[in-house]
Amino acid sequence: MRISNKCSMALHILVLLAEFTDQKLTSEQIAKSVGCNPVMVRNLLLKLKEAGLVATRRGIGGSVLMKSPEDITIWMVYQAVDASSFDGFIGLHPNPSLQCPVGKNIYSLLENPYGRIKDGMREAMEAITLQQLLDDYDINMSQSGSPPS
Amino acid sequence: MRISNKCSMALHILVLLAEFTDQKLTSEQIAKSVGCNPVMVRNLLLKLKEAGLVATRRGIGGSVLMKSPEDITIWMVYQAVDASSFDGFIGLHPNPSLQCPVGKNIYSLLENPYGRIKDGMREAMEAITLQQLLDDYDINMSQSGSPPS
DNA sequence: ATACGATGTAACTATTGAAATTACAAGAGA
DNA sequence: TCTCTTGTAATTTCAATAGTTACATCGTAT
Repeated sequence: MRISNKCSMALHILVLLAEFTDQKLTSEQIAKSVGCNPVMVRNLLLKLKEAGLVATRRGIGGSVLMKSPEDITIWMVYQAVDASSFDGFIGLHPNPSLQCPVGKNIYSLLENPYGRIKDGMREAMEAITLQQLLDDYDINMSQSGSPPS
Repeated sequence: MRISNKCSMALHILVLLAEFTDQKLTSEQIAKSVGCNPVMVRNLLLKLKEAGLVATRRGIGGSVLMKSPEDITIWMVYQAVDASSFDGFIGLHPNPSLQCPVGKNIYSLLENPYGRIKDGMREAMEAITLQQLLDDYDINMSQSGSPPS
């Protein structure tokens, strides 16, 4: 298993929502900025909504952040949009021999070490907030810019 | 990008080599235990050899560990067999809009946070040795067993 | 009340990357 | 020299991911 582009896309979306609070951003506009399909954006927004990070509006359209950027960690975003990839994001070979004492035990052998690796990763993700990204953004962009295109 | 099965397979191979030092293990036998193709095993052994972790013998066949299990970390193994996946193992969407100020900067925005996540992962990997796996193995397997099948 | 523009959601297709497979050259004994 | 094994490239298969199409549903404005 593995970590897809979804986390990066979701962070991109959240940065957009945080930066352009003054205007309505539709999935179409967001997709332009992210460089992907609007349906993908909608699916991501749905997941973020289920996690309570954003609110979307049917009919009129547009999405808004529902938490302060200091309270949104990368871990929350990742869990929201790609949770299933975490458990087992280090690939396991699927057919170890049950006849071999090593093959029979390899999964349980790797469980603890891999768990520690994932812990290290999770802790790092929990320590980074959306606000930190925004701070970097403000540093990189002294002048304000216009949204998508 | 992502972490393939190679790391798990390579660890499996190293555990085999460490446990069955008394007999010659060919890529064919190892493949039986790992449950994969012998060519894949050879490719992994080649990489492990380049990294100085094992030695292989043409003609006569067989592979042996070249370092003490205490001196082999998961990080070394991972780097040996799947290094290229690490830089960028968190997927990035490939076409952010350069017209949008966020899209234009998203890569540099994510660089630092993602670097910290990878650091967390790398540090955890560096802290786990093959010997620790072997210790777990000995706990799980009080009785000795026979190799592959 | 109805038309319109947006989201919500399923189904399908295309694309990509990993693993398996095939094939064969080359080294090291017996 | 024959045979077994490793070394290595090329090809095929397969699964996962992203993109696409299609359409129902909702809210608002006219």
